Amino acid sequence: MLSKKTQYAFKALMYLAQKESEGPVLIAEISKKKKIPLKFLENILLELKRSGVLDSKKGKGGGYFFKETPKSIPLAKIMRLLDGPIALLPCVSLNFYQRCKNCDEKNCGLHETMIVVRDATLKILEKKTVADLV
Amino acid sequence: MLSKKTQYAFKALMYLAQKESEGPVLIAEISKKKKIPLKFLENILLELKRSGVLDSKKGKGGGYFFKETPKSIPLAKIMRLLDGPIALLPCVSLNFYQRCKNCDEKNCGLHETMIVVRDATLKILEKKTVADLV
DNA sequence: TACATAGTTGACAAAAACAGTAGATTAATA
DNA sequence: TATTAATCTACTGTTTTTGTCAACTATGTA
Repeated sequence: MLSKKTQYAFKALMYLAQKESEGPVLIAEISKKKKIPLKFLENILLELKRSGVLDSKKGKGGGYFFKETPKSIPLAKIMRLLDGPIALLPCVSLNFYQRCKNCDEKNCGLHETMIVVRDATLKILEKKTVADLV
Repeated sequence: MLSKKTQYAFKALMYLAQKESEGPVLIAEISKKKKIPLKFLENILLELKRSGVLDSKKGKGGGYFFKETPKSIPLAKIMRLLDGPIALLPCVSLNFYQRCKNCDEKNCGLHETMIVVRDATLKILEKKTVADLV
């Protein structure tokens, strides 16, 4: 399951994508409209800014907006950013790989299966972007 | 990611499946061969017994063994038993469904996408069984 | 019957992750 | 310069995960 953090992030990004043409959007507005705890949302948006997905402007007329276009942000990217690996096992993760201690990957049936699951999942999550959510 | 619990469970089940013809297998043996903390493994096997996957025999010559044949145990079943939902969102889970508070499922792009992911995942995990792991 | 073997049970606890909070600070702009 | 709004650090409480302990119960065999 996705963490609340990632779930909130998706909701916020959907809202931002809807309002994209209207300039910067206030954290408080997103928080209110999407029922996301304000301070928690701050942390989330900050993380998305640090990683180059969003950008923000301070002061009057400020708020958050997309740095890259929503079309170029696959869902998988957001999930990895906030939740870490998408794969079900560390030994099967592309971006967070860790070897299995006590198992020979080449002869591990679980390993094989989890690769199939990973690929099926990524095929969808790498293709769908934030823009597809609205 | 799967929890350690589920990862250990799969390792233990793989071992049991290999030794299936040799009668009951000791917890201690599985623990040693698969490097799983003994007491943790006890809990896991007990859970699998309670839910009818495994059975055990006490006393000399005792140990754990399959109650159902490994062929009839989909990986999805084990994962749901020990980790809960397989779906990435509660509003998309077949077995642990919970409605989204603040969103109309019919018009939610995220919802749609996550259903596609869920179906792709389940297609694999419902088909592959413990017997396929060995 | 007695003993050794082996699983059962429930309570407990350390560590990590998750969810959320508080408050002071910094920056933009009118 | 006053106001608005984002930034940052640090902290807190809860839950989940991971793992441990000790006493108990059931079984097979000598």
